[in-house]
Amino acid sequence: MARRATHPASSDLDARKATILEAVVSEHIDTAQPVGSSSVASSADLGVSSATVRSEMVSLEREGYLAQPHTSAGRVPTDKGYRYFVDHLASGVLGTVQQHQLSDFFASVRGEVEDVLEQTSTLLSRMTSYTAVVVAATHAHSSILSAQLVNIDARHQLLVSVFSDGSVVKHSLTPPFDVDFETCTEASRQLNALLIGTSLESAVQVPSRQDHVAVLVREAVAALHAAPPTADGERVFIGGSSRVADSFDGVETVRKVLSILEQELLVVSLVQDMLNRGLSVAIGTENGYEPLSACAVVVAPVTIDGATAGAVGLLGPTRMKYQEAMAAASAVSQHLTRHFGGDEENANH
Amino acid sequence: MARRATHPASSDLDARKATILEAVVSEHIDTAQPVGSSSVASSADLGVSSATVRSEMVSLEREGYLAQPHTSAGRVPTDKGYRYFVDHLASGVLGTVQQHQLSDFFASVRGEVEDVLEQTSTLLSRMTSYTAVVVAATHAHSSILSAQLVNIDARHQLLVSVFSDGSVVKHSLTPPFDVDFETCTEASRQLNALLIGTSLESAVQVPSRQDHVAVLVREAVAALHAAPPTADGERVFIGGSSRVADSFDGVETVRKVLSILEQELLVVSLVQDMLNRGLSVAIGTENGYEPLSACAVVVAPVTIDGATAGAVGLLGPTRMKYQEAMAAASAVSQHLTRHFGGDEENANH
DNA sequence: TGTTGGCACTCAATTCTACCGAGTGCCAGC
DNA sequence: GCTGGCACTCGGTAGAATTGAGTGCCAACA
Repeated sequence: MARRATHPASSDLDARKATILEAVVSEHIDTAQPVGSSSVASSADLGVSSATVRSEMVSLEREGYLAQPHTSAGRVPTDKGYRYFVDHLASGVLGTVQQHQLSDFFASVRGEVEDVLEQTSTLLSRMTSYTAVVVAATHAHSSILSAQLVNIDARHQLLVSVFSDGSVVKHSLTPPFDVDFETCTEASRQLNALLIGTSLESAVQVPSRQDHVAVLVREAVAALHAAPPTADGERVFIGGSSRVADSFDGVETVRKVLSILEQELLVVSLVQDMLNRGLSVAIGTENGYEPLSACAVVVAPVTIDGATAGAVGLLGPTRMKYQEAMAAASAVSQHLTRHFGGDEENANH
Repeated sequence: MARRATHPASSDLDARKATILEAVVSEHIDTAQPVGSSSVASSADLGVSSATVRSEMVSLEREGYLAQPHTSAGRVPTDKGYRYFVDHLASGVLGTVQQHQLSDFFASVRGEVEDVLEQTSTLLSRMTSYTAVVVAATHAHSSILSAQLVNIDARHQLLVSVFSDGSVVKHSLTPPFDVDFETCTEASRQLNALLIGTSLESAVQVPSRQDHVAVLVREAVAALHAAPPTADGERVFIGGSSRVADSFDGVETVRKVLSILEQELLVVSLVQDMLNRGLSVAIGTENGYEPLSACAVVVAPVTIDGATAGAVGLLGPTRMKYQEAMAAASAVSQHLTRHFGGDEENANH
């Protein structure tokens, strides 16, 4: 990875090749058709003929940026070609119409966090015409503000826990004995004393006695600390899954992508994996899921108090409009960050 | 609607026509191809020639049960044809494999109601290879077991209500003043006194004072009684939406159906509408939603203590396997009914 | 050495033709 | 009322011919 000279290092291209590659990619994104040398020669205004472009394309193909569906067709970008494209992309700006759409939305939106995120995913999808994903991170680090045990009936109790991030989680308990009102109230009192201020990560000193109250308390703490309580740890909101049908032509591809989207845990780990790897765009096989090899995914993190609190993402075909998608995703993530991070200032507007 | 004689009333068919119609429908369900007179003549063992079948088919077409894609093609059932078919259907029985699958599932399933219903929808979809819908009815009639106000911070309070059906609902409050711990606790105490035992339908006598506690209490009650609190009133679980891609050929149809499924409120009202009309099957336009005119929907109610507590449904193409679908839906609905209705007996197993 | 116009070549897509065959409608005869 | 027979229709398929976009290569040129 030393000099960059006449023979460019494999990860870099000379100016003309770069221009040609970009022209091919953007035209193919527009038209979904293979791109020929002549249309590149005329659209990109490097003053060369199609023959020259042609020979450059041959070398771009040799280096793996382009591919030919068949001889005597134009070129199509490979995943590597798209990768180069997005890495050298002037980060686009959101259209003013969409900026207003966003501002209006966040200015007027009301209700619970879940509703806001749900609606956000729908909005983002409508703005981009891709499938949108909004992930709200786990509350593992949040502390518990309240833990209450409610007696549904003698054999069923419900532990309702409220976290400092405003999330509420319930856990059913079915102890092997009947529970009367007093026992439940006492257990609830003890749970409150035990749990308030702790987080899910901190260990809790449970009573070791064998009386009903103690058993209840132990069961409750165990349920709370058990792995995914209800699948509420990470919450996913998927908007515009019907867009998948437009984005891909093969029925089989559509089915595969949809069935991935159904598995929300998988979507979460995909997004989180990208954030961990510091990727904001995953193209084709980069995302690591074979059924999504025809897809590109764009993500942008949402941070609250400096910590990652979630993410927004967009899923489309590899020939997606990256500028627009990235601009939209990052704009939405910023709005979300502001919306949930700086409530105080916002309230004064 | 009087005699049924040589000229059958339009809603009824003579035995031979019925046999022919059934043969056409079931073959078309199997093959997805237009059905010709000769294959009917041989499959259905009425001892007549294809010519006779042909003339009967002409009259079935005139009466609207069959249609021809074009001259010199076989016949395809119309919605009316399918309707006759399901109305005169021997109610199928579930295969023993699937019966076991179901029993095993419900014997081993654990966790919160939401998780069970979610998994049920996935199972039902896998069993039938159609898209499954599970609707859990509103808790409007349930009484409130607990209402607690939790102080997130000075400007944010969370009302957490627990209902007798085990559901938990949260409402954010943002009063126009800072709230300290004592005020919140006192408001919470009053809310408990006020709300416990009431249902969402019953009116509540709120305090008319102007102090902070009273204002908080009023806000909380108002939030609780406001129309759809979080969209948690009816809960919908959709399993196997990717099956839509297999069920229909036109991309456009797939998109339309998916985008209906995205609007969960719409799905709820569709199912509820069918239950109200006493329909267990809606074919084509019968469901009332134009984008779903290529679909058939099968529903079965889930009852607890005699009242409708929800429903399960299946959505497929109009040429869906009605017997299987109806058998699966009703079997699942019965399992759910038993699972949530008669917990006590089940626990003794 | 890089660029270019020219030219032969390739190959998917389109069009046209012919033809097959499944299926129909009709009808005369049983 | 049923049937076998027959002419007819028309979508689907197969093959051949044609088109045209686009390529690779090369000799000539600056």
